Amino acid sequence: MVSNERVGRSLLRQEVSERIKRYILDNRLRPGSPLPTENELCAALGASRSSVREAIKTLDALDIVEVRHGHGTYVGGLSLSALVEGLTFRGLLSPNDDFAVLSELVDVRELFERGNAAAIISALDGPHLDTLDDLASSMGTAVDADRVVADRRFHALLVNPLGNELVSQLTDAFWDVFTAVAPRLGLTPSDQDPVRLHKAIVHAARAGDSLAFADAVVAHYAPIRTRVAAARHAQSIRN
Amino acid sequence: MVSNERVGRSLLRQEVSERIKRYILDNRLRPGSPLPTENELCAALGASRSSVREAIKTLDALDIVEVRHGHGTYVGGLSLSALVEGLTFRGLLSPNDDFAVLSELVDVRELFERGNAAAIISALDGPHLDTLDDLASSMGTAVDADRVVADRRFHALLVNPLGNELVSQLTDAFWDVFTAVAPRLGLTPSDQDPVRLHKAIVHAARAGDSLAFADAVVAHYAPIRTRVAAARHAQSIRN
DNA sequence: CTCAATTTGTTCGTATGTATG
DNA sequence: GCATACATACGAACAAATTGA
Repeated sequence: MVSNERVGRSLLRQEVSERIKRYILDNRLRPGSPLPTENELCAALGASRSSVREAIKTLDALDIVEVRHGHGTYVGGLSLSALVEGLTFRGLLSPNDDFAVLSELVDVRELFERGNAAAIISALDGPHLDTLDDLASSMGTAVDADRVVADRRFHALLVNPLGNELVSQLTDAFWDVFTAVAPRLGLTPSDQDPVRLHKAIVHAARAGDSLAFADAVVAHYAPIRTRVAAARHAQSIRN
Repeated sequence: MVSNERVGRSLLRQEVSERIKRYILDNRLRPGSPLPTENELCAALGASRSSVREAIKTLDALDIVEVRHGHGTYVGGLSLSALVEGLTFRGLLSPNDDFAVLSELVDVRELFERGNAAAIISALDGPHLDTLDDLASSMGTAVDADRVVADRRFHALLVNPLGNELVSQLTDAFWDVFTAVAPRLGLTPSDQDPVRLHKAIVHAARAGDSLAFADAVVAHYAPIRTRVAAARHAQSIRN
């Protein structure tokens, strides 16, 4: 009696997932907008609660929907949390060469700042530069936890003036993955004169010298790169 | 008998998800390695079938595990498929300014090639350059579908010699998102002399001129940028 | 504050579809 | 064709969280 017109090729929960996405798009919902309850979705889509829930969990993992226990289901924030979780796990799994992912991550993080040198410099204004300088200074006096927070904020503010939301979120995401993976692989933070390395970037930006800016960015990542390479080499010897 | 020491803060399926990830890491499994069956996981983790299945669906969405109907559950390929699906959905949802995501995507795609100009040039060898030339040529004669395939392959091969798996996968991912979102927003491909624009990149690489390479990359994305900007402007007028 | 209503979380039992030998 | 092992799907019941009367 149940409408059984779905062909065998596709899985039901995939269909349900697609239809929930289409529901959001067709109704032009925004992040935070409420979705129908699970039971309403069951009735509307002609699927059991289990299938609807599994579909919702898939969308939840991608931050396309967000589920609040006892409250309801809502359109998600569309963040890059799935990228962070996936890359973090990959970084922890990499066989035989755990540090390859870290090494590649440093390359990409450097690219985002070095490759946008000219655009960043022309977009940075005075107050912004002062904030960056303050953050760099705080890396000398603050305790470890605060220093890490300041570092994350520094690199986020560095690319924010570009006005590219995707670049900003990717910058945060890669920073998050790196700081999540590195310690779990036994890699301690470099902390090699962070104040000077960060201030050099700000100084070059203030001078409007994009070549010096790029050099300062490279210099900033150099000690990190060295530490990763050393750990990588030590591991390759062990194997 | 069941360890019920989980405090209220965490959801059971989250715990199950974490423990499955730890199982993979602790046993040093590789992509493709088989995981215990659902029933075995239920017994091992003291959770019901539904909770285990919902946890697995979460990990499946991140390509951390891969489920084959009637076959079993395996460690996933750890691809960036979740990033592609998430960004694609974001591109289709963006309120009032659908083309902002496309515009940002072009920036990032250009950055990956322009910002790595020097490294790409020094890593490219003769045969590689010949392949790129052939791909560029095929964009003139081939039908639409083949032309798209050639374009994807061209940009993939351009960054591949860097030897950075993450860069290669991100390049593919951003290309996939762009080509998935653009047509659904009514944006037709630019196709403005693709042979010349791509050959110019290869030519600059062959000459070992990283400045010319960067310029050629910018020129390549210029018509795409123009089309996106035009569509964006037209939309802002409508609203 | 307590109670009731709503909604998601979790469990269990059963039946079906799929792949392998 | 058959048997086995596995994931898929359904439905009913109860638990836990949140909100508001």
